[in-house]
Amino acid sequence: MPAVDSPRTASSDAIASATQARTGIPVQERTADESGPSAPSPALSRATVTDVARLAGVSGKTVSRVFAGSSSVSPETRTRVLEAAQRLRFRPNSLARDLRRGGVSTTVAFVMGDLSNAFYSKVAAGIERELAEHGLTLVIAATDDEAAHEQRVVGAMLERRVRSLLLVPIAPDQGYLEGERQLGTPVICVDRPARNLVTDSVVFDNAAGAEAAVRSLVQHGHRRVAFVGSAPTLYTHEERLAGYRRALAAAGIAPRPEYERHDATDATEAERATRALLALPEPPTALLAGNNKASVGILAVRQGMLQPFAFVGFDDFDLAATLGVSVVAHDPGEMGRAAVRLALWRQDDLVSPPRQVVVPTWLVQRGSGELAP
Amino acid sequence: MPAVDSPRTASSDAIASATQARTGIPVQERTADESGPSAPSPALSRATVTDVARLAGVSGKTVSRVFAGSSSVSPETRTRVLEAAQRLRFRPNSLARDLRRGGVSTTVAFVMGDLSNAFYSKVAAGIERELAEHGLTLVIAATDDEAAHEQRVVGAMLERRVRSLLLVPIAPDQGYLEGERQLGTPVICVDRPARNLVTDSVVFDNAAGAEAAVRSLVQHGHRRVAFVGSAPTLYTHEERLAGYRRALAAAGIAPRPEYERHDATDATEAERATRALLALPEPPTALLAGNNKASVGILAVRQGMLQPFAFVGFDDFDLAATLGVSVVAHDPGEMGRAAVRLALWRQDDLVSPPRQVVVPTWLVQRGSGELAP
DNA sequence: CTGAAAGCGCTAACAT
DNA sequence: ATGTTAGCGCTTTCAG
Repeated sequence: MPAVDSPRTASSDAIASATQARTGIPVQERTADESGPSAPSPALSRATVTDVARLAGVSGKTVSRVFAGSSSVSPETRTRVLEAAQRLRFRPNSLARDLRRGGVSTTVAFVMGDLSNAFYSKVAAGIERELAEHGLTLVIAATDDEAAHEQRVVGAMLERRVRSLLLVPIAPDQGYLEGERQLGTPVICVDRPARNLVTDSVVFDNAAGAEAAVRSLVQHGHRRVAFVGSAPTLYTHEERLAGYRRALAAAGIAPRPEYERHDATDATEAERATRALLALPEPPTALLAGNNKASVGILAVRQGMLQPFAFVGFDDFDLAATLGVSVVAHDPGEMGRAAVRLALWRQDDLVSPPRQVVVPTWLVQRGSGELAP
Repeated sequence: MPAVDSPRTASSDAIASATQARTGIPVQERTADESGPSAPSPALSRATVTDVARLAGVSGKTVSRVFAGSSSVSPETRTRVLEAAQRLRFRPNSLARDLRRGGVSTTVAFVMGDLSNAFYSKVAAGIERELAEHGLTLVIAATDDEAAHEQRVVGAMLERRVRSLLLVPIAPDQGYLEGERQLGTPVICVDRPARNLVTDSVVFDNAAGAEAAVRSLVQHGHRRVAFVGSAPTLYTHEERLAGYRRALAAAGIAPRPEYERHDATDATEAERATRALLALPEPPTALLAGNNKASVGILAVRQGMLQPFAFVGFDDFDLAATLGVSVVAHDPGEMGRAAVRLALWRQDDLVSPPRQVVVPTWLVQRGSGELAP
């Protein structure tokens, strides 16, 4: 059904062609005909503290003091140094500073699956903000949610001597990080706890969210409630499933294994799982999505139905309000901020027992969410 | 309409309370009762090349060679070094390496508005992937789309001696970066060109996308087509508007200023703008969204209508296919990758004139997009 | 308040 | 194939 119409004609070049190969679409390039100052000039060299010191007629240490904001510099000297620095376009080299200061940089690493996943990028946004408030910089690396990539990617971050490591664990075992902890690099696990490693972590209250959703559905008269989730071994899935079961048990409803789907790993699979549920002899009258991808798949099915089933999503999304979909909401950005706070705290207390911060989830009820059965 | 139901009870602590203050929701914390190896032990010290060299009975330089993958090391020596390194849990310090190698790190900075914006995070995802393929690391900083923040944030990145700077410009003037270019740090502007600075850039073919969309609407019989865009001074908005006008002109349709909205800065404003358009004496029969936030606002209006208007969005979104919405699509990840390729190329050619890579946009037509008027 | 010397951890440039 | 020397740019002693 979707038709593609390419609005442009081609042109060529190594960089553009790479894009073209990837997208299958002609890429053009505009070369500046003539724009003000012409060709860039070759590289000069960067000024160092010594250069500034020489020009200002002081010692290197004094320049250092000025840029460190030390108070023990006379106002005149400070002015002179700053002028010299400006003239030379001096910019302190934080690599050198960090090295001298003991080999720990002012960066914090966040290692997660893939930034194109909205959940991870929202967590990253929270991390970035909280770090910025503390004068720290975020470095990001992706594992592509591949267990086999984790150790290498994490290793690269540790070589950068990051001040702490915020990790969404994906490998079956994080024991390889034990040494780092001992060396004083805080490791904070995000969204799910580590395995074989004693660490602090930040997780959502997944079970409570699922429980609240199911409780609400039951209160609206539903007795046949299904759960559409992803990989059964995934921590979040387990927790949400546990909450779902707990709510049913509390309502005196017997569990039905055929109502629990663990195969909705993406929207397409979720759609398939949903159709399978609806094709059961006794189909569910209400569905709980185990994650946001499942929501998309479920909605794809529900959109076309005359008599739509009740549905609660997990993880809020842009059009949920417009479509009147109830969801278990949470705040990924807050999870990121909490992770940073935990890291900063741990920095100064290497001996306290591990902590797990649980970030709340809550039910957002909307118009057509819990339709009566 | 939305009701909030907090599934959890409280507990307290500095870190958790911060979350609580922010979310207004009680946060709990689980302290590990007893989990395997108990309290973390105090920090030891990190092994250096010298330590490894001593244990392996070689010189520091040899250790360095082994870790640099140099071929001029005998297999036996290499093994001995690697064993010693493993025993000491040695991890090369890339701060020191980068410093020694000339003060340029193996990181690339991406400075954009805000990672919680899906567009930016998708660009970031593309950047991260392309960098990873070249053994480079991504450092990210946000300007919050505040012009006043740009220079400070960029400055912090430059102090890190990033190998190049990928920037979504927001300040009215990037002239302050002229010095960096001369010093050999590639500056690549992303999504919009710089002002007062000669640099390479990557942009979308915004005008062509808008033009194709309007052309399609016109072909479906629409003569009254409106444009719902955001800030009039924004480069992308200008380009898209230009394409919209061009398509109308090509069809011999006179422009109507009242059909051009420049105030849809977010979904709510877009909704308002849409309602205003529909309330005109001669309302448009088709709408083109200028960006993804506008799409959300427009859809909110259209969802409730019996006789929906035709609508083409700008920027594809998760539920577009499900909802049958036509869109001008583009690939933000590809934009990120192109930016990295441009940066790497510029690295080795500081003298070529600036280049602008134009990444394609294309029209994706879906079921209910261009309804007849 | 300021400076001289030493060195963070690593790797170019020479040796050998 | 391996070692020695020196020094990247900065900041920490420790003096003045």
